[in-house]
Amino acid sequence: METQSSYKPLIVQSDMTLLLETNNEVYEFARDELSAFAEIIKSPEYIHTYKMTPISLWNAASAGVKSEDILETLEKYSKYPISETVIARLKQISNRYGRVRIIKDQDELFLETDDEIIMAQLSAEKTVCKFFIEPPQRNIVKINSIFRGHIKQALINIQFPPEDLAGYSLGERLEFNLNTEVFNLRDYQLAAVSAFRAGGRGDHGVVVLPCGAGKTIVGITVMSRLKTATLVLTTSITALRQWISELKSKTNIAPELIGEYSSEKKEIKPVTISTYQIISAKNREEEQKHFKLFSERNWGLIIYDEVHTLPAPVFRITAELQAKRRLGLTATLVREDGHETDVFALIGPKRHEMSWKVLEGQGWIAQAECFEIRISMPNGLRMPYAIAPKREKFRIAAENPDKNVIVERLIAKHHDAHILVIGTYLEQLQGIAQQLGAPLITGKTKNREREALYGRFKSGEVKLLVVSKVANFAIDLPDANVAIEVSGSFGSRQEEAQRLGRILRPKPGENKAYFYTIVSRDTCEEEFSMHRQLFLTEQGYPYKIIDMEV
DNA sequence: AAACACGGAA
DNA sequence: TCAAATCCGTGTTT
Repeated sequence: METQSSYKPLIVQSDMTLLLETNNEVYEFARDELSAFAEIIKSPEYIHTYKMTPISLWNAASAGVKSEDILETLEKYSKYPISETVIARLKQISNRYGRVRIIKDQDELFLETDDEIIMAQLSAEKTVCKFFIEPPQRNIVKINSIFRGHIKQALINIQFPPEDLAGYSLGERLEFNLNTEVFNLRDYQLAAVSAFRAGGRGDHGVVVLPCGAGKTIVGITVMSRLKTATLVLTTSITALRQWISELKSKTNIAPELIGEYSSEKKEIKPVTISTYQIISAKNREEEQKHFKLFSERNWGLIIYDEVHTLPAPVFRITAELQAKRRLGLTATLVREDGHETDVFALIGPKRHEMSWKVLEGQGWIAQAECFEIRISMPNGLRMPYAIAPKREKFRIAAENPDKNVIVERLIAKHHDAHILVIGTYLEQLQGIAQQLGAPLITGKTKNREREALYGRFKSGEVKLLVVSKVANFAIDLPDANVAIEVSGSFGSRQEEAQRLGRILRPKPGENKAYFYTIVSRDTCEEEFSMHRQLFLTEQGYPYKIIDMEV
């Protein structure tokens, strides 16, 4: 006999992991509610694993989600009673957020707690109390404003994430307006802007939006609300140019007030766009040279584009820029290097997140179906694969020549579509391009030729394009509705996000997109496919595995 | 000046 | 771990 509770999809374990059954009526609701305070760790077919981490719980806390709310959600979906350990840990971690606050009084910074005992605890921590200027008075202590970022990192390390209420330097005034006649702000973009402002407690933090959902628009709208000199940091020249062109078309800022600080130009204007690379100085000399970018103007806002890719040197600079408003934009908060706590400490908490699935439902991005196609290794390659050293195995599996046959089949199936074939290994891609009679774009392809090919693809003259890793970065890569991945690399979730984003822009007519990835069965490629699957599940995409024979 | 080629970095 | 791509700076050619 089944009891009522067996219909519930969730198991809450005492190590703070959550096991969620996908074959359940309320799975989707549970997934959406869990994502507010837990991170997904694993996502095979039937049971997905989430974890409540300090960062995920503090992000929730900063958004006003209380531990009682979380507990209520867990109880609603959990098969079994929640253990006392979990309840205690949940409360302990979640309630830590904001117990310590950074406040400002007449240009002096203070660390304030509501409890003398906490203050005593902080005073005993060397990593924290070294930033105290004076001995603490009951529950308040003066701190050095230069170390505002460093003290936040130190506090987070001892599990006391502070709420930063010290405010910001106003920054130089920049009068301008949005050209509202050229575009409409979508509801979720407006929601993101409001959440970032967070009624005076905000103006620092991260907005998570999928590729193609208009992150730039959110940034520009925040700028228009604050009307202050702004520095935008981007990952690539292409992104930099994109920002400039969006600023020119969507605002009435005079073009001569918009500057580019890159290898080519060294302009510093009231709105300046730069790259992370140029400020990630390698030596003292260069550091001095580019430091004027930060000191020459009184910036009121710094925007970090693709905040999940911030290189370490930028964290260092950001730690010293805590008196500036900071907006981080990203499609995924996950970092491969585990620097999430630095993002939390130095940029700020997650203020707004919109899942791909929801945007898809509203028609802002295309509906996507994802397939993983598994094929065998050809007999002739089994032995070489088996005896190859570990490092070569991946390449042998990735370059499985039988993949080409599958590519041809898929192309035949989608004969009217705009198709991108994406891969990592140049030799393999050359082979495929030749076999299909399709043009190939790699890093070596001259910019002119690239643009010409993109143009012909956009116009529909060319319907099939083979591309290497250039696809990960190029923003000007044209729209396609079918993508076939023949070799991924190292299972980076970010990379997957970029690639999928390529094909997710809304399409006229059917508004559907297909993403295929071809994997050699029983090889190390399968491991990497787990990562990919994880990412797609995180975003709410169904992922179908298909076994095929050549 | 702009366009390109090359080596280093991460 | 892997491969391949990027950007930056410098130097050379158009």
